[in-house]
Amino acid sequence: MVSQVQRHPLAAQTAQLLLTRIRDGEWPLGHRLPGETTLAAQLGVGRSTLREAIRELAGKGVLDSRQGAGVFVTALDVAEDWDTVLRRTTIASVIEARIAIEAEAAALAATRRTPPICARSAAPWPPAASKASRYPITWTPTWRFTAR
Amino acid sequence: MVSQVQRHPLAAQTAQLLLTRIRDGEWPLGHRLPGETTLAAQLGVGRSTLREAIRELAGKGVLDSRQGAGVFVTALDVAEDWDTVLRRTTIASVIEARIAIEAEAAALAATRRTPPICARSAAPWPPAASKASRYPITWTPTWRFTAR
DNA sequence: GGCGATTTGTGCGTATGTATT
DNA sequence: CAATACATACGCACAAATCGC
Repeated sequence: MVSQVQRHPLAAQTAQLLLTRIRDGEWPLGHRLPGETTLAAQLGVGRSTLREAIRELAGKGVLDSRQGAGVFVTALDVAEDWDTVLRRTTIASVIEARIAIEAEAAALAATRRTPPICARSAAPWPPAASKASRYPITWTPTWRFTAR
Repeated sequence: MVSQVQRHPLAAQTAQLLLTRIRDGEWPLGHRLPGETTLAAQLGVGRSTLREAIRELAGKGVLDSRQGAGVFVTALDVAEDWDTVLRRTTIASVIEARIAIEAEAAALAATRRTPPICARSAAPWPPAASKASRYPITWTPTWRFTAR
């Protein structure tokens, strides 16, 4: 029916659509996406297809789904952003980044009881880490290297 | 039922297992993998799980599945690209430092409630109710900043 | 601490389009 | 051209984990 050949399967299209929405800020960093059933119905695809799209983005480090909790945004962009960023990075900026990372991660892990001044975004972090976190701590890159 | 599930879901384990097999040369570059049904039965997982694993590897550029034809190997390793990028930038230590700092900061904040550096001031950090650390710090600084 | 609701994880069946033989 | 093999896509059901009350 469609004259143009769509070589990308529906799951890949769904993944790219989700990535676009994430970039647009529809779901902030660390926020939870709607449930799979509702999201699949909203996108007009089946749950299996949506799951494959989520898995594809999870493999790229953008999403992270946990059983019983939901799907969370762990990054706003793919790894390609890293190599463009890393290419401009010098060792000196690493030291500065270390301070930023330490402060940011500490603020996130300390149950956000006292929001630090340096914390830019106050995105809610769902895991809350109250239970014994058998799950590895996932760190959200809310910082960035600034070219000098 | 074989349940060697550690922390990652079965689909992620399947993906890594497939990647290991590909790296071992079981399926050469450009070769076709067995059918989903046979492969799923061979790995002892369902087709949905195998499909999610394939999709995860397809997102990383290792596999490429074409409808009606099969799943083909398009790359031998996904880390190869990362390594080349990092080696070119000569700042591979950034990644290691990021992981190390993340763990260190999270552990410090979760146990000692250490305030972030930027928020340290003359004001006293909540000293009350300093509970005993249920999560002992076992992290040792294995990273270091390497000058080029 | 327990119980129930919600959500993801996993498996299976089936229909359809596509590529190969 | 016909048949077979295969991936694609959808839907359903149950299990496991998590969260809220």
